[in-house]
Amino acid sequence: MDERKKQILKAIVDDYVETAEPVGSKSLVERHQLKYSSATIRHEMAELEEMGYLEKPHTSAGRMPSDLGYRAYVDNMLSLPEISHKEAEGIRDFLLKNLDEARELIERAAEYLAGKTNYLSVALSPQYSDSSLEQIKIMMIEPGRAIVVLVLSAGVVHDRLIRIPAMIDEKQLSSIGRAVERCLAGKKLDDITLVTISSAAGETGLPEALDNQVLFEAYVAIKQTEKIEIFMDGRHHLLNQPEFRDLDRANRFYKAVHQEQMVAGYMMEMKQAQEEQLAQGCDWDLDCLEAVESEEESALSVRRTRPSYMVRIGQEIALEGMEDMSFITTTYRIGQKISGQIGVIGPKRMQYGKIISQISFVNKALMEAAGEHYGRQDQDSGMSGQEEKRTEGQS
Amino acid sequence: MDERKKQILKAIVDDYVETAEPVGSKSLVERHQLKYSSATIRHEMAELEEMGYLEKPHTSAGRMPSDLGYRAYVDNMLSLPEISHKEAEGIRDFLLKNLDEARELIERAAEYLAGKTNYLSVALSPQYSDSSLEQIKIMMIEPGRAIVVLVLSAGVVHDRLIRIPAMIDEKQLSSIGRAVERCLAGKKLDDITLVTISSAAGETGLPEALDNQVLFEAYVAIKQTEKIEIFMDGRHHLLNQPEFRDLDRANRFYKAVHQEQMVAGYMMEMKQAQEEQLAQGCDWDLDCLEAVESEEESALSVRRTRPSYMVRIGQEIALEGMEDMSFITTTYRIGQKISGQIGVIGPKRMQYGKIISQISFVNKALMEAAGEHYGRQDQDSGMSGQEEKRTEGQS
DNA sequence: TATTAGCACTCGACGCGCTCGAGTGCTAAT
DNA sequence: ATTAGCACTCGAGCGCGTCGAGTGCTAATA
Repeated sequence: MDERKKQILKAIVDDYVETAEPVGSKSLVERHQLKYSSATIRHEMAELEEMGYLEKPHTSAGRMPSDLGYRAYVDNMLSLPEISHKEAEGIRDFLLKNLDEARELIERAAEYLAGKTNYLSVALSPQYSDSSLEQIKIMMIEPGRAIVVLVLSAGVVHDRLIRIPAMIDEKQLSSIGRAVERCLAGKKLDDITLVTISSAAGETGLPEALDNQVLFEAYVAIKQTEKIEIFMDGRHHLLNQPEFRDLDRANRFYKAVHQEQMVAGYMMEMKQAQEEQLAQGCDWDLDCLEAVESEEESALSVRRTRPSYMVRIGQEIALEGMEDMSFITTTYRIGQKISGQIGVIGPKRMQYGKIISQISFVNKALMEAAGEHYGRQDQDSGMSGQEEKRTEGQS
Repeated sequence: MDERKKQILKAIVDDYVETAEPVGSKSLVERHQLKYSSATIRHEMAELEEMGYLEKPHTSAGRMPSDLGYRAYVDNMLSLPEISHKEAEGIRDFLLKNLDEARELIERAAEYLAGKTNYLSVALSPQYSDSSLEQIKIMMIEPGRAIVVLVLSAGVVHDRLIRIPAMIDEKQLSSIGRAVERCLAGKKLDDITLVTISSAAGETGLPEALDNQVLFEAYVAIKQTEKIEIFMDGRHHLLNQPEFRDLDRANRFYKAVHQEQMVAGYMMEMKQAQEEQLAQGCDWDLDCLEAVESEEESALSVRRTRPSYMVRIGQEIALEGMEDMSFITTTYRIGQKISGQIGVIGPKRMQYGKIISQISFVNKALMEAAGEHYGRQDQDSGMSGQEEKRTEGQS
């Protein structure tokens, strides 16, 4: 694809993104002060169409980008605007002000992203499978009930209420607790199984069946930690999109969005795909090989750093009902082992550059904030003393 | 309003609810085998319109119910269908199967309700302000961090991670913990203030400033407990409603729904209103005085039991963007002191009888399930032995 | 007096044909 | 290789007539 075609394709995408109307050769020349006549542009457009980058809704209409066109745009002609300093200030406050629980942090990141982009934001809670268990404490609440507190590497704390046999007393419980800790401490969550944990039985002098009941509950508590939550915000924004004038479409889409587990699964798949790409050390535009046949200008590609986001466009999204959308995600990390996903779903006709900038930015801010909140000294956190500011107002 | 008018109004509401089209005199006679001619019905309809129960979209169109019409329908001509036994079985399972945290219970109730009604369901987490603190434990996690575990009356457990001065050791911490418990145990959450709690300072031998820092965090943890969460499900169902053919309407509505705090606040207001009504011991149709002028047939009213649900119709809903909807809520209770709200938002053109039945039913099931889950022996719970069934499957 | 048959009238929905204009592709000239 | 010119396409928008389900009113009837 020669330079002029690129320029034209970019112009078409830009216009179409803005107006949501098929763009014609004449208006394109006008709006972009191209130094060719509309007839020439028409020629080029016809070729771009043949190559698969453009589509026409009907014979005498203007062109709009195809999935492949968007793909090429995203891979080759993206410009990522800088985020202003003012905004950078704002988000930090937004994320950390009056922050209570860790889960709220990711929730807020999603909220912020939805507000900024005016699209639907989606975030997955951190995935802990790779991190290891540092402490486990079991504490009696009253006969028959106890609370399990887990401390993971990177200082993340989880807990869960469990039922225990009523005849177990506080002493016995804490001795089970110590036994469990001894046998599991340092293990990766993934590696903890019912078998591993049951080797901690037999310390209380109680029948093993009772021990095992507690151990089982502790096990469930640990596994519970690996459960992934999904947060969404900004569903309502998409209703404003002209593509959703068509209510059937909107319906299908929102039904898809309602399948939260599906969406979460798909996001993890995207993460996976991203990691594989990274592992292969391949060129950053691997996933658009079809689009870029020419190797000669890869000089330009090489200069760019590998993007840390992942874009799925239209049909590329393997989720029923999302064929008309684009899905951009990025992976956030807390410490070495813990990671999650945050992203945005919007119409294919999306301001990719702006949105990707924002996602990347929110991602960065989220990671910093997590550092401060979960934070420990051994983390990268830039915390200045341990009294973090917290305003007094409570609801 | 005479019997015939009632019958006609009921018929019109029923038809309109079903078809979403203005209903005319002729089709009304046909569909309901009324023993009057369409001319007579037209007469009555004209009068009903004059009285404010009906509206016409334009001169030559059929009638549709006004807010007042719906109000009268709900207050005077509602029939609540029974819930089938099969369904009753299903919901219990749905609520309790693989249940992990308490918050998930209410979430599931909302989910179930949305699925059954095909409307938007809304639920508020339990409000604990009236319940009292039974235990409070502070447990060290690592230097600088601790976890506060609160046990409320009715056996509800909450906890929260806090930061503490790094120089406080385990012993000192638990002595602060005991002091706090001594000074707060049995107190109503509402009555606990920073002043109350700070009287527990000075037991560790540490400078009071350090004590106070921990106490403040404990205080925040307690207040945190009173925070109300809101759960919604089934937003997408409403897009299917013909009233949302009009995208502007849909937009305004979904924007309103997005203001979750507003919705939550309004639900609490509805709860308040309901309780006041109850307290006054007034007739159940107090809130529709305008609609019912005649006193003579109040015999019928008296025979009915006071409804435990609250219905707000159209303009009655004081939330910007919800003027075209109806909002039905009911209050669930856990133990004596703890209560929350669960309800449904749908179009005014709603199958009131069916929906109210379902809400009441889900409410009942939710209360039973809560009894079992939070449950204690001193509660009403019907638990048979303490091993509740829990399937092994974990994600 | 309450009910009804009859009738003129209203108004939105629908289908038809027309024009308009922004778009196209093709061809021939530069 | 580029462009001016031209015939063609097709959706959007508008006006118009028809159709039918609805109305209100009036006069006749039980």
